[in-house]
Amino acid sequence: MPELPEVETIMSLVKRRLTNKKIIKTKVLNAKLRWPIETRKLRNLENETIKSVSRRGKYILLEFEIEKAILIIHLGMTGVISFTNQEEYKRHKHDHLLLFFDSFIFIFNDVRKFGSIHITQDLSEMFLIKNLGIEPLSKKFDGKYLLQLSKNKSCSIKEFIMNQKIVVGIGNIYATEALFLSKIHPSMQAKRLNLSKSKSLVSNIKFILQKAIKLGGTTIKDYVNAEGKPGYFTQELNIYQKKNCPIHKNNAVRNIKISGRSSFFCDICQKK
DNA sequence: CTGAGATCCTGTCTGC
DNA sequence: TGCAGACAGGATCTCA
Repeated sequence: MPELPEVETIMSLVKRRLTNKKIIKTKVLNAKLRWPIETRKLRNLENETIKSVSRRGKYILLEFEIEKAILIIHLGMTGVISFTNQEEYKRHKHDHLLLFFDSFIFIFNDVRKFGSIHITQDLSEMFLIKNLGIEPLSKKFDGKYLLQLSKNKSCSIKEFIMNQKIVVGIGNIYATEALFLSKIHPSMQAKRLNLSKSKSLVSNIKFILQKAIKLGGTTIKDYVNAEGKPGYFTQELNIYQKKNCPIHKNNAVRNIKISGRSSFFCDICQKK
């Protein structure tokens, strides 16, 4: 479900709730996620205080006051974080993890189990984190950077910008939208980028992500943030799941599969 | 090394 | 209504 703007939105809410809070108790209801939850490591975090909450790519990071303890949360496609009062908690199907705090409970729910929870001591060596590419909203992410890495890449430009080792946080929706704004065909080979296209793509990615963060992300089906609220970037979508191109209003939006993912584009606007 | 395709899992929607 | 099949904001793994 969640790409960078959704994870950023959720992270901000989690940060507000959990910073400087002490975990009283942990409870794993179902350890079977994309990777199994390491229940024993998790238990070591009981009676420990969360020092800071941040985001790296699509991962939410909770750092603790104790030396080098970091809880990593990935939401996969359908991960949802929510909070409830202790008395009001009613177990829902697919609740996997509960963190008990003084006056509330943190709940991690994930229908499809593509999400995961990890506890690590060394973030820079953690296998899911260490090979991640740069943040798209950082200064380092510019036209030159993207062009440089795209040389010799015969995969499609869409797969390229969704590759978390190149740049993090971009998933199917925002890749689709950014390519539309940049007038680039999603199945164009990455190596066919030139500097002006690369600059345009980078600036559109930044523009879309920033705007989507302001609007709390995009809700297609069931995304809600940690307060149960949807995202409002949905109404800003130009091409994702649309019938017709917003510019060439009589032209039907094409939908092709690129590495198994729906890829929407206008064949007049977007050329290889 | 690359790239294509399968795979993890559940729920919902479409078409026969 | 029933049921098969497609599809969904992700990402890794296997195999050629």
